[in-house]
Amino acid sequence: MSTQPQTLLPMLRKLQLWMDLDEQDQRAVLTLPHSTKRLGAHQYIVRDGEKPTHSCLLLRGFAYRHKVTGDGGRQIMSIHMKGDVVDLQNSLLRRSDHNVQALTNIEVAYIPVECVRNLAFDRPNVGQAMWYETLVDASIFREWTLNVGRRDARTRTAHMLCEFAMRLKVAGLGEQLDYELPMTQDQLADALGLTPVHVNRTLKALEAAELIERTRRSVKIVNWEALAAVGDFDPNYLHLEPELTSGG
Amino acid sequence: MSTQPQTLLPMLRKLQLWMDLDEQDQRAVLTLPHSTKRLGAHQYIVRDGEKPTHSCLLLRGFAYRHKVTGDGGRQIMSIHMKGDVVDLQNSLLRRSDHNVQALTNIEVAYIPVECVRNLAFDRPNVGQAMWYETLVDASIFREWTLNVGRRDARTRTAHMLCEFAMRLKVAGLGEQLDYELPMTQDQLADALGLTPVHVNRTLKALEAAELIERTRRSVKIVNWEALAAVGDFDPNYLHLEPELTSGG
DNA sequence: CGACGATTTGAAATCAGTCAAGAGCAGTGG
DNA sequence: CCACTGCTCTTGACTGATTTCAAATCGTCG
Repeated sequence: MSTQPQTLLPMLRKLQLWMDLDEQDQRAVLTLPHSTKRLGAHQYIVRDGEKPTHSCLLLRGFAYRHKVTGDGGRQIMSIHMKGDVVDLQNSLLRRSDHNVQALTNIEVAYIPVECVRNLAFDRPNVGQAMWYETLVDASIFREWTLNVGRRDARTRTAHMLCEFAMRLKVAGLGEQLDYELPMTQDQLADALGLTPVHVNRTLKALEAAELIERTRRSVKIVNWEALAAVGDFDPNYLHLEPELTSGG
Repeated sequence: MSTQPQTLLPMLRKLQLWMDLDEQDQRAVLTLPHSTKRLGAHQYIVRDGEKPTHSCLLLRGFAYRHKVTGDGGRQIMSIHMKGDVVDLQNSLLRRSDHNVQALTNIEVAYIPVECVRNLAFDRPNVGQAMWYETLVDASIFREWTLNVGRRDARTRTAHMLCEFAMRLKVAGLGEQLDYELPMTQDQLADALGLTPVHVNRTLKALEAAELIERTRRSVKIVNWEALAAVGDFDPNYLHLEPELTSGG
């Protein structure tokens, strides 16, 4: 357990997206006890059914949440990047109800659940920021449900490419319009509720329509306006405008 | 604004599913200022884009959350019943990102957002119960995403019938195996990400397989085990086992 | 009875899935 | 430097689940 103040900076940054935090609040976040660890791609951070003992802050790389059906179908529910506390969703529950897995090589900080919980209630502004964060996560889940339930393959795929672009930019990773896509087409398919084959064809179609260009693992959005239109993308659900002021 | 102590009892009951609350906590919940109102079916409780000023407790009847795509497709994200605070999800956000609408005639209690927020931080056990509730909501969203993204029409439909059965029982509304389904097939279709026509055929198929019987608006589950198997239904995601003890 | 909304049914169309094989790329080891 | 291996991506032909369109029936309520 270390208390190196700079390690948890990405978490503070993320929380401050939602809420102004005063110096004491900031210190309280940064001095949370934690230990860091590196994990390889595909390793599990949280397993469905396990009891969570730590919350897990993503410091580097990408991770994803998913659930699996009885016959082995996998649905990816969200992608996470630097600064996301990937199991604020799970860690207050007695049993985790889904998996979180490393998408790339990652570095994480484990924080004991108790400390997170205590921080939330000792420092209401921090607590509110964390609550806010879980609400934004839930909002993104809802958008994905809409995406998977009511949009066709082309729209769905374009929508997801737009979301990545915007979230990468907010997290300070790469340009909005030209980015490394950390997922294989298999994983993209599981996020979109499609088959890998169809994802491939759909990406090609978007490319043929001159909305994107791509190489093996990178995407360049050639025409943002058009892609957002095709993808029925309205970023409101990401709740990115500054919202709350300290003191509520 | 009244403070009639019995009105908010369904909310207290629901919160106590998640967390033991002492007498002071209970009193604090029950004495929240509020006003009650009746709404007819189809009326809006919350509209996408509006600023929420009140949280809204459902006292009687059913409501549903939904989002709409640019071309008019509607996806229902969840169904709510007595005791649910239907926009704990929205009310801390600056702008609501989805709609909540009455499914049947309903009765609601409006509670000023500020009072909910203050209660959460003045009484950490209550706050934790409310947080827990939003996490369970999020868990249900994830299961729905899995349902819509990775299960076929038959499985999907059976799954939803099982979920309703179990949640109605927990809310103290009707029997687990024989209940009034408050939704039209159109609404069911929007919840399942299917067309009404296909929902109709799928229900008929489940009936032909002797898993359910149904009349105009009621469902009787003839063979729970079999329906749960067909529906790939595992209730863990509802987090219904008692979980937390006061003092956490 | 008449009207309206919800349910049911059939036939045809289509989007996405399945199956199967080949090509491209990256890493490994000889 | 090249052959080998494994994984991802790509492509084609075929299949099938679900949608679409359209019309008929049923129920309820005034």
